[in-house]
Amino acid sequence: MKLHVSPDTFPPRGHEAKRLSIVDSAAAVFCREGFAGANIDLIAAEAGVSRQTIYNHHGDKEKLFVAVVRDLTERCNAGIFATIATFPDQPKDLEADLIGFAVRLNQNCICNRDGKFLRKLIQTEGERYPELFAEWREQGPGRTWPAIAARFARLAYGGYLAIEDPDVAARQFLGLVNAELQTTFMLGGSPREDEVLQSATNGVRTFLRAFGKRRSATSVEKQGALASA
Amino acid sequence: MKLHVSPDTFPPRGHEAKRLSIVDSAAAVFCREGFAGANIDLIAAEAGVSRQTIYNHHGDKEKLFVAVVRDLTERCNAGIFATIATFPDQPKDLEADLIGFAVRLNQNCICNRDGKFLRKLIQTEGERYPELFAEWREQGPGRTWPAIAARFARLAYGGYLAIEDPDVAARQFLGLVNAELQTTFMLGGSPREDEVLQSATNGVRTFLRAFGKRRSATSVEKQGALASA
DNA sequence: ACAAATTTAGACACTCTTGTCTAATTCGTC
DNA sequence: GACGAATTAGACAAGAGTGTCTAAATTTGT
Repeated sequence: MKLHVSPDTFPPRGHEAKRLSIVDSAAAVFCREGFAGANIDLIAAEAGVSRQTIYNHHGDKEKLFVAVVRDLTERCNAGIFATIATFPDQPKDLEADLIGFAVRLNQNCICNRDGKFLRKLIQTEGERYPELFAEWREQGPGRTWPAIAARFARLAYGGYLAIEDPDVAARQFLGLVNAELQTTFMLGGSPREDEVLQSATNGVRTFLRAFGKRRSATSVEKQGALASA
Repeated sequence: MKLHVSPDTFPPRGHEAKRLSIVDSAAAVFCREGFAGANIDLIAAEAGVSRQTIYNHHGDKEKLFVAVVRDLTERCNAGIFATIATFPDQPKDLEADLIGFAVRLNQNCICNRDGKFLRKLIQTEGERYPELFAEWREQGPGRTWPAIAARFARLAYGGYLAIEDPDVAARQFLGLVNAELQTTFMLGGSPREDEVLQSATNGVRTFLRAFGKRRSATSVEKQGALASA
């Protein structure tokens, strides 16, 4: 097992490139068709490689599936932690800053390609691969939720919010902010950008009505005009 | 096409019973294995009928699938409307009554067998059968959300709540009340009874902090003890 | 330009599944 | 008890998909 230091040149570049391309296409096909319905020939065609190459790289349909889930989990986690790093610790405008955070989280981690695919695979095949998705649960929600909760705890400690249980607050924040996207998520679709913003805005306003310390001055404006049209 | 008035005696009872049994087992197998992975022989075995009987009744794997989704949608809708009928219009204890409503909705419509199956089928096969699930969307969310929103509007009109947009409030209510069950739902599991109660309690308290008119006297107590343990 | 490694296309055996068909059996009803 | 309808078990053809194998073509590093 050689170790490749420079990430771009030493190991056969085409080789890794093909591996990536395979995993990518496999993710798409597994999502569309499910594990049982996914067709290796189709994955090969979509990746632009021959079927044999897939077997050379991954050996087996099931091993390929595992590789896909691991890859997605890793990339999604990276995205989530990168976004958590943008959480407003010392907000100027708490409402606007939280809305921004919520929109970033949605656009970069939940509605993007990887997030959509991972979510669907968990929903679809989660019960069939308990150990694989137990691993996801530890690496994913098990690490991201506490991180988000810690940020809310910090806001509370800084006097910006009045919350008792940061874990509950974090989950409720996400629940509120995605409240209007549930049906879209359920059907596997991606909400439009304005829908994400709308849901985040409404959600954060309600969140701050419940947990905000002082009522932020710029609150109501002309909301509700779009909602019931 | 004969019309059968008495629901129990006229038409060959064993016939209808078998049809029900088939659809029931098919729902379970389609959920576990997905459409492509579902095996007619397995469905037959689980329903306690021969494969041929399934073809006699439904003709075709795809037609069977459609029958399953229609059946589930119908039963779930009935359950939801029955539960909406128990919405507290003139609450004595608003917090307790809303918690009760939320728990009923979860236990009778979302976490029960039919709800779980329908949710999974929508998530799994929704993209493959646009017209079928468009129908579900109209019959299901398209009718239930307005009904729930109307009840919240009534509470607001009665002076129990201070909400601007009943539709938004209804969606946020559900989002809050299910905030702590998301991971479980995602993996296709059913939360325990105490988890449902816990999530509903926390959700309703936050909801009332945001939209309640007067702070209900019995509010905080010893919450938070379980949450972070 | 040469040699090694990788990729490719295609054929192949094997398994699994769907949907049909037939003959025997069971069930409900008169 | 007898009749007709429904159900059953099993065989069957047809098709699709997985994973293997081989020989040719291509890419890569030296």
